[in-house]
Amino acid sequence: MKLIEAKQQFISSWGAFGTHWGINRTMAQIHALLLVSADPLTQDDMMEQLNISRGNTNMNIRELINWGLVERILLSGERKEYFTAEKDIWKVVRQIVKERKKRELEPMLQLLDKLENVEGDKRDKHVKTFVDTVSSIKKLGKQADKTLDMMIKAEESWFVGTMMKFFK
Amino acid sequence: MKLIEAKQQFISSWGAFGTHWGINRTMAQIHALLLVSADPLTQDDMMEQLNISRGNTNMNIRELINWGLVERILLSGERKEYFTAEKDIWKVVRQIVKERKKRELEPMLQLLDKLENVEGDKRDKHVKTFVDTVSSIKKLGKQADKTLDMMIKAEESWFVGTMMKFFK
DNA sequence: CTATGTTTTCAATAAATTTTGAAATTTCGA
DNA sequence: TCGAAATTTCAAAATTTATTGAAAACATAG
Repeated sequence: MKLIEAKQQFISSWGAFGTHWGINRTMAQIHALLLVSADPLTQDDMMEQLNISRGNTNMNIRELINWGLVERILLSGERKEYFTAEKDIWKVVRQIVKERKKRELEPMLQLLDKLENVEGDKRDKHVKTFVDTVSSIKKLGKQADKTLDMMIKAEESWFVGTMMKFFK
Repeated sequence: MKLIEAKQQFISSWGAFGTHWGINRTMAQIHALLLVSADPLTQDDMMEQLNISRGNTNMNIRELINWGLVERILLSGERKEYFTAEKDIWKVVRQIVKERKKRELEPMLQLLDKLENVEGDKRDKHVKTFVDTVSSIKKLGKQADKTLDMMIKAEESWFVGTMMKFFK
């Protein structure tokens, strides 16, 4: 397979993959394109390679910057802005985990804390089922929170190496 | 907070949560409703409690059954079908992980295997960047695959207990 | 300061996804 | 076997989400 074709397959699959994880196709595709590009790209480069409009490109680049996955680069002597993606995949994963944890897991845990204190007699099976379900989700969520915190702080080599042995 | 109100908040948040993870709102809400219901429910119960149509209810119940999260129950002497959700959250998580791994991670790893063998000279920086990116994603993906396999096989008590110590 | 190239915004439009509801099919008691 | 109850299907409608493109805002060289 030729490079250009391989790139296209990668970009297209990464886009489809993203849509299963609540990320829009274009955002995932821009990210993929930057991941496999040796040099920084301009908005116009992306528009051309992905066949998307200027507005779409611009909005999704900014969103990727918000997620901490893409960086704006100013080349001296150049009027245009250039962009690159973090290429260290372990860093990318940690960054995504960090953001999603903050945006989703933490608010959910807060809500569960509140819901656990519902009024009513726990001997009533309806109350009991509710409280038991909420409590067990909370317990698992808290554990996930801790585990992810550790993962965010860990170095890849440490993480992979230790997990390897651990789960041999 | 009253039970009925708490249930509603739980269902509504679970639905919103689901949409961030590529799961449609109704499917997540039906799952949530069943999780906090003490007794099995019929389609009509769900239609009424969630204010959704018969067709929508039916399709999403079937999808939940495909995911292995909901079970059909036949009560003797009853014409209607009843449904319950697996209440053991650890089992639920393992089931979801198992399915998503099969549907998403495994196909992605297959693709990366193929893309890694792109034609061209690796001294060309464009080829090198592509191959390096694909390889490092593949490496991390394979590690995730193993880790998740182990998690799928593990008992919750073992998992949480060991992780607790591990990440103390 | 001005002219020109570049980026950003956002209302309108398009596309994708979800939901409905009525008809078709299936199930099962009598 | 028949017929009422229950389930399933799926084309059409509604809703949500993504994308466009032109106008406005901004930035910089001259």
